[in-house]
Amino acid sequence: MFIKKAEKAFLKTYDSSVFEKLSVTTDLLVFSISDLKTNNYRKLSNKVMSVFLANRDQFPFKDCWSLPGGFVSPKETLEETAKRVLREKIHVDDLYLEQLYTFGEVERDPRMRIISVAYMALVERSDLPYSLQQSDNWFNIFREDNKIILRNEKDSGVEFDLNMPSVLAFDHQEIIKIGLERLKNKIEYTDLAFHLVPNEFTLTELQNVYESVLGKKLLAPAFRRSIKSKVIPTGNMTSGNGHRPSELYCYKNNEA
Amino acid sequence: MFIKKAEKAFLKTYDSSVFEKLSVTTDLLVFSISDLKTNNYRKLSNKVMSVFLANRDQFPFKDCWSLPGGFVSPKETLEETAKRVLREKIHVDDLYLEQLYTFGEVERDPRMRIISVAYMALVERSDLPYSLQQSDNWFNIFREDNKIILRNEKDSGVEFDLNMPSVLAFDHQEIIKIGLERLKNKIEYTDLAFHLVPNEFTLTELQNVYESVLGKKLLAPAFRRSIKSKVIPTGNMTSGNGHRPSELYCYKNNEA
DNA sequence: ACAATAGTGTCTGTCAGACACTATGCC
DNA sequence: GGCATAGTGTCTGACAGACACTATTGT
Repeated sequence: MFIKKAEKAFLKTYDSSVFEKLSVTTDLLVFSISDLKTNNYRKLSNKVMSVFLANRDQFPFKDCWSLPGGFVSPKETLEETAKRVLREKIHVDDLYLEQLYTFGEVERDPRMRIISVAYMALVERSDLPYSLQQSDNWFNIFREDNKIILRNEKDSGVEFDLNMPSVLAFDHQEIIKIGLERLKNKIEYTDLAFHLVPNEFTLTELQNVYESVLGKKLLAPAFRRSIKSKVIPTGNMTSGNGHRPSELYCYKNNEA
Repeated sequence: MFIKKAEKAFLKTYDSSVFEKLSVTTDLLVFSISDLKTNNYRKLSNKVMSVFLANRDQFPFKDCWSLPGGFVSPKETLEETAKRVLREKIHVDDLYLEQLYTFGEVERDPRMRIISVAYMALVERSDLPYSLQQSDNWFNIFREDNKIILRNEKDSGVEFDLNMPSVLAFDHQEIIKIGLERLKNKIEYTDLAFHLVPNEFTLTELQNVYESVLGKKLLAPAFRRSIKSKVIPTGNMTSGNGHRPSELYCYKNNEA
């Protein structure tokens, strides 16, 4: 107990400025799935991954697209900051959220030294307020060869090749690349895909989500076999699609 | 170009203290494999994972065991800080190093708000200076049931159950747990195990490393099949072990 | 009728788990 | 000799890739 007392005394007089402090921010990588409508009444819509970007209205990188983010305040955990940014900028609560990686290059921000802790969030589009579903902040993600192309969902003229240097603000294109990789890896051995579909979904929709995250086609019988243990049939059917109806399933949470 | 000029002007007058800054540290989780000698001359030594802990000589948590760490200085990247800590505290350079996770609970340090970016490093024991091979900083890691026990290699009386609250300084036992999980996952789909063995090793040694990381026994034929493509036989053999000699292999880097 | 998707059956090759077996050096 | 390990052969069952096939709707 002598130690405890001495420690208290130590803490009382501790000068927290011995080591220089740094600015810390949280950047948010919000992914969702977009429906790309087709003009053939029979065809299903294509599903594409998309990421939410904010157009910066102030320096630095004014008018550039960037990930939404915010400074970590001294009284907030990192995750609280991430959730606050989601609330303030995307007006949404209770998303799937995971810490992605921490970026600490010395010159990554021209203003000053800033450490950024990146978080990745997944949303089902229809869970968002209507204005955000329709906003021009969503960029569809296309992969051709080794390229990664971001194309604005509302204005297909606004397009970025993530392999080109500095098309987004700060090191945010690097963060997006790392997030895509993380998602690609984790979707195979976790149930993370279910955060990207509505409560009820067809197995083909779910398969399309896997395909757009993995960037490759899957075979339906194999996919159905592998996913069977994770879903429950609801008995409800789709209709009005110009082809055979399909059954709707929901996620079977194996924890419960 | 007008923007560029305006941005320069903005940066010149930017006040970096608008948002309150925080202290940032890097903590290092250094894992290696220990040989537990047996008293039977025929038997091979058991291999156990171990972690390097430092005994704190100052407040807070004076006399507690903790992960080695250091403050991130404004001119250093996070990885540079991690490498500096390795040099200063473990006197070693050029280890396998990867960022693990960033810890940002508000009260994790009693002095003040500190964000800690944890890095995980892997060492082969014989690559260390002799004094560090023999130091009393290594704790062997034993898993029984769901317990995780750390036992000091030099003094088996010093033992901690990581599931008990606050047996190590700060949130360092949480960091160790997360690191063990990461290692367990990554050893299956990466070549990370080779950082824990000498340049030349027998397949049984390698298998023991996998077993102690995974915490379970493997079948030799299956292990050999799965590892075959990653190693090259050197032609050298072990001897003097009281049983059949075994061939030494080295890592086959598939990049080159 | 037919386009498009839903959904199932089944063959095949690969590969991990399992176990048996042989080989070898040191006391 | 016999202990302890090294190293291989092979059977089996699970399962992914592949493909063929049937079923069902809206126009």
